Amino acid sequence: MSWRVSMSSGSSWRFLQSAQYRRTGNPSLLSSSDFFLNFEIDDVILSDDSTSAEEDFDSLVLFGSLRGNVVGLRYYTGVVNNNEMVALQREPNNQYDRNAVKVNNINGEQVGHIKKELAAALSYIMDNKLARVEGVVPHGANNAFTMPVNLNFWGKPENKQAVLDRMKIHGYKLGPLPASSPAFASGPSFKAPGLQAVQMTTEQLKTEFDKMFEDLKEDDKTKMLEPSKAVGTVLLPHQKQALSWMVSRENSNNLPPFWEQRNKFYYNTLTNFAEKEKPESIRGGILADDMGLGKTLSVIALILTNFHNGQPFPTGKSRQLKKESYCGEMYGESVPSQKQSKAKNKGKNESLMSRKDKMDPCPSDNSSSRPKREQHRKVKYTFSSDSEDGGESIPRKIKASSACSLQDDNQFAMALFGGTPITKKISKKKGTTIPKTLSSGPSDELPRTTLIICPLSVLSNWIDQFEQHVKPDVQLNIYVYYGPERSKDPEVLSKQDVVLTTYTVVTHDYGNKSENPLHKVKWLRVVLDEGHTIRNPNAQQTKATLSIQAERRWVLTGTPIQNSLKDLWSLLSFLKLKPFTEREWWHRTIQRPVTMGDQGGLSRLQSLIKNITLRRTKTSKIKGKPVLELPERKVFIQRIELSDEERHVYNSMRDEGKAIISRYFNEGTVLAHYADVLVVLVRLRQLCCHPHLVSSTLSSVASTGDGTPEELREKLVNKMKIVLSSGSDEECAICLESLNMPVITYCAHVFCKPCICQVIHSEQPNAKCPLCRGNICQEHLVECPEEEPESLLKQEQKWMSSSKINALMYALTEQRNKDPRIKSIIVSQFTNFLSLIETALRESGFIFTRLDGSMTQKKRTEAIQCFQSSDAESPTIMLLSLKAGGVGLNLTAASRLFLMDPAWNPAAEEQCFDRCHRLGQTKEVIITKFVVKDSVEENMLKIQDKKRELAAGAFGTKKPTSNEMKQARIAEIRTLVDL
DNA sequence: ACCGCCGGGTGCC
DNA sequence: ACCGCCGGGTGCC
Repeated sequence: MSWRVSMSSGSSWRFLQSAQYRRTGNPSLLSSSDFFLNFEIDDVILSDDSTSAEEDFDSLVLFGSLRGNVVGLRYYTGVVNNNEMVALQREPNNQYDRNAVKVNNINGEQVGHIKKELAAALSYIMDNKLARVEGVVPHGANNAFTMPVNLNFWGKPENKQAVLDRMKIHGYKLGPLPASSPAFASGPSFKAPGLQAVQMTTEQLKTEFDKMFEDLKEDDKTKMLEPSKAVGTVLLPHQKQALSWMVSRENSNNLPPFWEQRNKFYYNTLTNFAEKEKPESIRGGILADDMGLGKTLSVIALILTNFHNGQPFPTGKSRQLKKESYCGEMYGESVPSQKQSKAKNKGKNESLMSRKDKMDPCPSDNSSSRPKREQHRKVKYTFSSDSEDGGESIPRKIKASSACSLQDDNQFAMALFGGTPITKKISKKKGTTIPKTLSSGPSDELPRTTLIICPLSVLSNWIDQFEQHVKPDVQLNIYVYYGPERSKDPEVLSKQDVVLTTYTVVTHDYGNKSENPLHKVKWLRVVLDEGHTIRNPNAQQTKATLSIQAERRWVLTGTPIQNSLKDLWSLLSFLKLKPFTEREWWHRTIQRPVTMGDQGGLSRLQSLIKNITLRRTKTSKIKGKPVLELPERKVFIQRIELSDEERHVYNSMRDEGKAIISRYFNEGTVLAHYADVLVVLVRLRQLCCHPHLVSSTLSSVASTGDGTPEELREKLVNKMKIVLSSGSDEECAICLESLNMPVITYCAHVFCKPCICQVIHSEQPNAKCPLCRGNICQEHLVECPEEEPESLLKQEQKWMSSSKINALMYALTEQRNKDPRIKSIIVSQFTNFLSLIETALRESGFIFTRLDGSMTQKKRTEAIQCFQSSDAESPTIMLLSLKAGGVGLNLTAASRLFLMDPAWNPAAEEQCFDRCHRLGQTKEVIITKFVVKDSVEENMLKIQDKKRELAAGAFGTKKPTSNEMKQARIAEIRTLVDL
């Protein structure tokens, strides 16, 4: 896949990758350019299952070219310009010729057919996917009956001969093309693949990339905009810039990138396609600011500031004006959108305000300006209340934390899949009414509602942020579309100001034939949070998300690391950027040229990205000052010596475990006993923390190999509970990311449920485990709760401390003596360990709070608010389970963090550190990692280093195969147990 | 003439 | 299509 190509093609790209990888090794060095330097990372392992061969565009080489003819032009409406790209499409059911090959223009309109003799040759090649055949019409305009077409044959090297042979049978010979066609149409590599591509020096390339974002000199990205009065938070300069940029993008009628007006036509400079109809402006884009720069706040400000027709959300008493136009602050370019223009032209609205009127400030709280309001009476968009007595001041409506009790995320997910979803609605105070929907007015009106789609883990963060940043007296209706009682009535949704939902719900809704309100409502605006979640174009989730209809579309993505050039397509497709909604045009005009090192492709990519993306990093500067001046962050590793008793227990368990595992090694059955191995490792890790964490002995854990299937299954589930409840942050071997709805196979390997189901589905009927090739089937997958409520701890045991707790308590006490108000976060993967620590904290008189996965959303919010409070009585310590809370979790009240046990995945640790080292942190952050000397924990550090190295790009290594993956796991186990 | 030639009809797959 | 191709009309000069 892309990895292979990039390795064999332009050396500058290879260098780029290495440069990138080296930098990611140290997260603090991430720069804006990393967003793109990452384009070649391919993060899908089992690609055979997840992507079909035809989509594997990147590994194709040009076999050669051929001049052919398109016939039958007069029967079709599709027209083609000189040098315009065309798409070839097989038409096997054509009643005259089963070899028929249709020719379509960029818009998908049929232009004609490939002449039958040539079609006879092409059909076999196309049907067997021996080559992709791409066409460019050299002189397309004004041809009445036929037109020539230059065909380029692209395929995998191993298919080249077969294609040449096949063409020869039909009397065709592939050769070079006349040089006239655009470079990216034929591919610059034809002369000598990869070698002749224009080589830029690394310095040049780097400069190019850096320019893309660090050179934010464009007006639209440096202008600031004060938010609507409805925003209760003072925006930072870079957030005002984001707001200005987003508002101007939403109100802009500019042509999308690569489109020009030429005479009466709109012309696409990439494909040479022209049409009379103006292509839709891209009223949105990608907000790719680094984590912690406040993307959520920027979007909330956007919603409130550009609420309707360039006007802000009504604040204060203006809200109460019944059937009156709101005339307050006016933002953006004040260019009417197309819809508005249409409305105007309808003639019904003779008295629509002139532009001057619109700009005329009409203070929202000046309720005595009758005449003026009369003047505006007929303006269509009103913010009126249904009730006649809507005049009273309305108290705050967003009461996420109390009005709704989101339960545990997992329960939610389970309830959802169990068909009993749970609803949460941020309810309004009884007696007030939802303002009349704007979308229920005349059809030309813009819809009212903003739909926000996010992963479940950040849903509560959105609610919190609305709560925090919307002024208390602003009546913003937010509906959380989630859970069993959610209203399936599109009318209800389209009356809201904001609807919050998750990707999972969107996918469910999409699959639902009758009740799919999310896909029935025409939204004003849709915002994809963590937009990279739609990067797999084949995923149902992506398809479901892409089919949401909205005027304005935004993608938020803060972890550019996950973006590859490939991923960008889904986003562009979501933004409805013509002609990229069709993958072929994206590949032919941008992706392939770029991966082949074509300079033109690169500059096209740059101008595209520049046009639709705003990205600032933690190190970006505004007028020479960093946008974000985060205090320093220091990470210390503190080695712990176990006490003699602890060491004794540890060593005997270690020896026992080693014996078990080395037996598996000798038998070659390590992966088959993976569950047992993991249990051993968990036990050892637990012993490093506290002896009481381990209740059973290992001998009860090791598989005996007998027992009924039910017993085996139960044992397995128990083992997995141990493993999973410990927060062992295994990645899914299929998607290589942290587990999403983990399930375990009978062979004890854990995958994301969607991932493994896809594998099972595609390998039917004899699906094999991707890790051990054991038989798997859907019915035998066991769903594992991500967090197990406390059950392992032996309650009757008398409390005692441990070496690690002692070290922690020493540090905490020391610190309290220095400054009693310093707040700390204590992180462990073992929630039981946190409970043991609680006792120690109580004994020493610390006030603490706690956040773990077993808590309801309500309790979590309470805990966070409590901890973040600056009250003198507020807790100074937060006990946090490593994986609790999403990326949005903000614990900046703490400036100290104690990581009690190392995580498998260094990225998980980093993410955890960022919860206090982020926007809003004013103090230097000191992080202490406790690691037990001469133990599995030290070995885990080694593995962390290796993983970092790997992530930092072992040059020249190709993508690991499933076998290499297995070997890597086995090697990891060896390292962990010193075998 | 089992041809050549003429000129009208016709035209994707 | 200002082509090619088809097939009917036609047939010394």
